[in-house]
Amino acid sequence: MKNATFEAALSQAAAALAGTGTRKGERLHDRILNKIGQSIVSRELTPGDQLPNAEEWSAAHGVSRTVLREVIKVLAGKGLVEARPRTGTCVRPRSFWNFLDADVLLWRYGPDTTAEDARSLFELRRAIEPAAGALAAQRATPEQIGDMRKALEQMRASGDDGARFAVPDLVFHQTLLRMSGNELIGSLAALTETALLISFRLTDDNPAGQAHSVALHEQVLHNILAADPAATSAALVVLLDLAEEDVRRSLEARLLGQTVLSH
Amino acid sequence: MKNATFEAALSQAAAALAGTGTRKGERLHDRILNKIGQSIVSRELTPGDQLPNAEEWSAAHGVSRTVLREVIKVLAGKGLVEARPRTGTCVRPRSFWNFLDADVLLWRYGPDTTAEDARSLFELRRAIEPAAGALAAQRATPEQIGDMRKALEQMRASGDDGARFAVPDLVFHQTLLRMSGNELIGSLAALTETALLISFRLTDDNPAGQAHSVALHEQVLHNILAADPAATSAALVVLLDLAEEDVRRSLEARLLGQTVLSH
DNA sequence: TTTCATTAATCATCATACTATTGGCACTGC
DNA sequence: GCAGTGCCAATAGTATGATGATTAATGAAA
Repeated sequence: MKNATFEAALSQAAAALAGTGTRKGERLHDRILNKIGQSIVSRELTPGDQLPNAEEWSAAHGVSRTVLREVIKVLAGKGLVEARPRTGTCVRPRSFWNFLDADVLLWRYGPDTTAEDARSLFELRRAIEPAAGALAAQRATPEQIGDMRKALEQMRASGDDGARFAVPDLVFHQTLLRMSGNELIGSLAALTETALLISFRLTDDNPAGQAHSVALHEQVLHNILAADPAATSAALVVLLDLAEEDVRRSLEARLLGQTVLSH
Repeated sequence: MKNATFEAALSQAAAALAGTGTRKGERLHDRILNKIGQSIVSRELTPGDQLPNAEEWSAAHGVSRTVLREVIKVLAGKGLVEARPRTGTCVRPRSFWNFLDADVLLWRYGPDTTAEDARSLFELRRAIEPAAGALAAQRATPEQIGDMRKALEQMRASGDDGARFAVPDLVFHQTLLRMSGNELIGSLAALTETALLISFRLTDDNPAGQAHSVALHEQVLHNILAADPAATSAALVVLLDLAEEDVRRSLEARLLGQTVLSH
């Protein structure tokens, strides 16, 4: 039971990385939630205008009002919609949406990703992870260090198999966030997960080789063990630069491929 | 209608700063949501153990099962609980909670705040706001600059009236986040709001004088106008250091006051 | 034109019935 | 004694009809 959190994180990661496929036991509620959530985030439903009234809308989706109401309440909790009597339910302006919510992130960065999207993810990661690393160098617990070590081992063992590499990579970064000892920072795990999900999807058909990446990750742990905040931050900046560059290259390659194909 | 977003932000800010008081038209749903959310976050209900079944529990709160179910679904959407047939509903481990959600933040940092709590808020702000400032120096739109200017004017006009100062202060920082042109960063507005709410509550009975603070804020805008990312970041670091120092001092003073009183 | 009561549309809430899922238990067969 | 199997009951999930509360829009009256 020592590494229960580690195993939980891994299984969670695996499930997330498995893709959008229907998770076992996906309830009706979740199906509709994802459906409507996605249609809002993907701009099918634009902010400002009313949604159909609950009666018709639930019928349109083939579910009861109960289910639809619960979905609307959850969406309201994430800032996407607002329901008022007489006026009906409407989509709120984008600035109210909680993009850091795991579901919203998935809807936003789900199907296909542009270079612009990737940029915004990395801008935030570049602000967070170096700061988290600096705190980690001062606060990491032995258990967390064990978790990170294990993740590194699995990364090494993965060779150039992108699919095997992805999960321990994610665990590494999530462990880093937890090491900061700051729950608020820990809640940004979903962000990292989304970024890695995108990286994984893109580099899947365009493997870049992870040997260099592993060395950089090892450098991070090394600096944490040395309790050197500045060096840990610096190592993470280098790591993120590389990761973003990889994603950028993959996006270009993919775009080029499409252009070639369309000729 | 030019500054619609600005006015919206201000009214929103005012409502938030007005305190926890019953907002007009607070629905039953919200009352129960806050009640249960708070009792989870404040550790009255500890992670792992089951919640009463929906039937009894709704009766205990004097509401129908429908309302309670909607509340549970929303809490599940924020990562606080998980519901499964047969097993019932249970509180999830803290690491799953989305602390960056506006409601969760309010529950977490609501009633009274320790120095530890304030620290975690400022750790994250210190990672985010300088980064946002650097981006703002490259991307701020004329309209956003106008908003920030207006906020500064109101701050100047407030003198040492803490209550009048708070709202434009909040608007200033939220505008800064929006200037980054990154929606993910914009979603951290709730974080800033919570931090300022705490500052406001503490410094209310221990006014520190805001003249110096205004000068620092002006410096930030000056650097944004000069399109100087590094200088903007640096100015924000100074600003945050001062703000955190103020909070720390206020907490100490308050603690000391209590000690004296208890004699 | 302004004011203000009326109205109708919509969400909010409740109560109840039925379905689906699943952990645990008893029973079976070896 | 043990493993496997199938049934049972507790619980959340879903559906539906009725009623209350809120408020934008309407239109009559001042």
